[in-house]
Amino acid sequence: MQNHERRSRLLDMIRIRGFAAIDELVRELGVSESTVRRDLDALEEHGSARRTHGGVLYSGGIPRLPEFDERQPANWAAKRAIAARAAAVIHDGETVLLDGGTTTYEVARLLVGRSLQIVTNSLPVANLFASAARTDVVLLGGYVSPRTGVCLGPYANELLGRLHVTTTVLSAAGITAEGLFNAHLLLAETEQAMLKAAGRVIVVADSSKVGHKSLTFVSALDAIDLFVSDDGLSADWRETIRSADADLVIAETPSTPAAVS
Amino acid sequence: MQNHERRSRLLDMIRIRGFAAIDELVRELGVSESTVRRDLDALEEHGSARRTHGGVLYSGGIPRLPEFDERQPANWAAKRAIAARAAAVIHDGETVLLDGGTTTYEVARLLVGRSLQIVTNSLPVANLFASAARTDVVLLGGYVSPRTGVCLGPYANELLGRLHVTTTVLSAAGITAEGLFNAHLLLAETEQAMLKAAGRVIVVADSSKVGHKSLTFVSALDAIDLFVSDDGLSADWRETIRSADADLVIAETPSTPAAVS
DNA sequence: AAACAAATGAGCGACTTCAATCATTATTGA
DNA sequence: TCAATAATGATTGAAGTCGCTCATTTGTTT
Repeated sequence: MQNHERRSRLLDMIRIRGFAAIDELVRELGVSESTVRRDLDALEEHGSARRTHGGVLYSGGIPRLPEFDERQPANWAAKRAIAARAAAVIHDGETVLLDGGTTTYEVARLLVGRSLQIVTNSLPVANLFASAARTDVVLLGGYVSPRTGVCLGPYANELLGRLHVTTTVLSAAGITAEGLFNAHLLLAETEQAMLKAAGRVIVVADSSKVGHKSLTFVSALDAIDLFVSDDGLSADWRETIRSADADLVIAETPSTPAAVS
Repeated sequence: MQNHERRSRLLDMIRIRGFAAIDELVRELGVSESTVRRDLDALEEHGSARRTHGGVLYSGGIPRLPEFDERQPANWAAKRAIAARAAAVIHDGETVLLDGGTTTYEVARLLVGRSLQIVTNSLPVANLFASAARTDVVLLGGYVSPRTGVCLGPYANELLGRLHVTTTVLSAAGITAEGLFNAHLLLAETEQAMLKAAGRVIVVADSSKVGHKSLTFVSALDAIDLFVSDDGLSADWRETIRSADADLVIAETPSTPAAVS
């Protein structure tokens, strides 16, 4: 009958629902509104809940990956547009290999609910599909990178070596005439294995990535079957891509409204 | 300047934060409260957001696994108590293999922030540790079971065959004098592999599981080093466990407060 | 048993949020 | 250009929520 037990139940309730209204909690716990309010204050003090007007929000459990929080609004628009075009060329029934990264994550979001087999090394992507009835998910194992939530290492590469997929959707941290570049050393090997496993390779990257190298070389341009980018891509680069025998799809960025002055 | 673009931004904002207050959105979007309210109504209609008093809650993205939503309050208390005792016998610096299941998930929650290496086949468990700086996570790959979010199949087993961990925390759907039982055919093989990989085996199961078989046999009792259960376990069963040469820890269930009449 | 401390529940005024209405401002089509 | 339509922003009364205080209950200590 200590308040401790009640607070545990309370925390469980909001953890499972993600959000709960005060009157809900009052009804289900059978205590007064004042008590619930006091408990909520304590929980907020402790850091495991965040109060809002009219309810509580769980904030303790699922720590968000930093990579997915720092998205620049300017880039979203391009990434979302690119993702839409990339998702459109994937057909039901395919087996799709999805790389980690924010752009591929946007592609994944658009594929939820489709009838597909998904193979991925990205924890956030796997989460998206985890309870989707129409989609089978195969997750590559290995060491989980804390910052981006992707699986790395020899185990992932080895498993990839034994898989074949119809389409791979790859992200890139940099693209030059020499080829694709990635910011993560271990990931480069994994992405090379992804390229080998694929019948068709789609690379998604917004135009800001083009013309810049990154830490490690991944692959030459001729491994790419389809490159999806946004309309910020210059004519020169478009020609470079096409001359590498890759199809090119340009997603139109919705006219970024000038920041409200 | 169409409302569509603004609504995209709005949805992104609430998706990333999980929750946003109305006045926040008004300030950051630079439009009137009325407009935000109308957009929110539309978004709610569409199903990707849920309105609350004072704000919006994102509801589109991360579908919850059914297994983790239907927890009975009665069992929580026991599971939480068991988890606390199990987590207490794990020391910093260990490599811990965590099975899937709700009880092991509770153990995992208590281990977040500890200095450990975690190996798991459970997607929800991996999510817990994904951005914990002090904990390394290794995820077993394979086919992801939609209901429970665990990785199954030959790939997971194979990877397990090459790992060694100091402690394995295993769950069980049933326990009799014959041994441990599990409700999932493919999972049985994976759990057998987990047993082989372990220096020490901890089994966590509330007393309701004891005395019942389940679909498939996993292992005899003598593979268990430590069994953690709650005080609902009868004296007979305690003796049975001890005679199988396993240590026994009984977690005291906080006196379940009689339902408020 | 009495005194004390802690926890709980009810009441109240101040504030916030809500939904609906109406005026104003873009956008579209002829 | 003008009219029609849609989108936006301000206003307002009603309803909901918040934090506070105070009386009551519960549990503990001497």
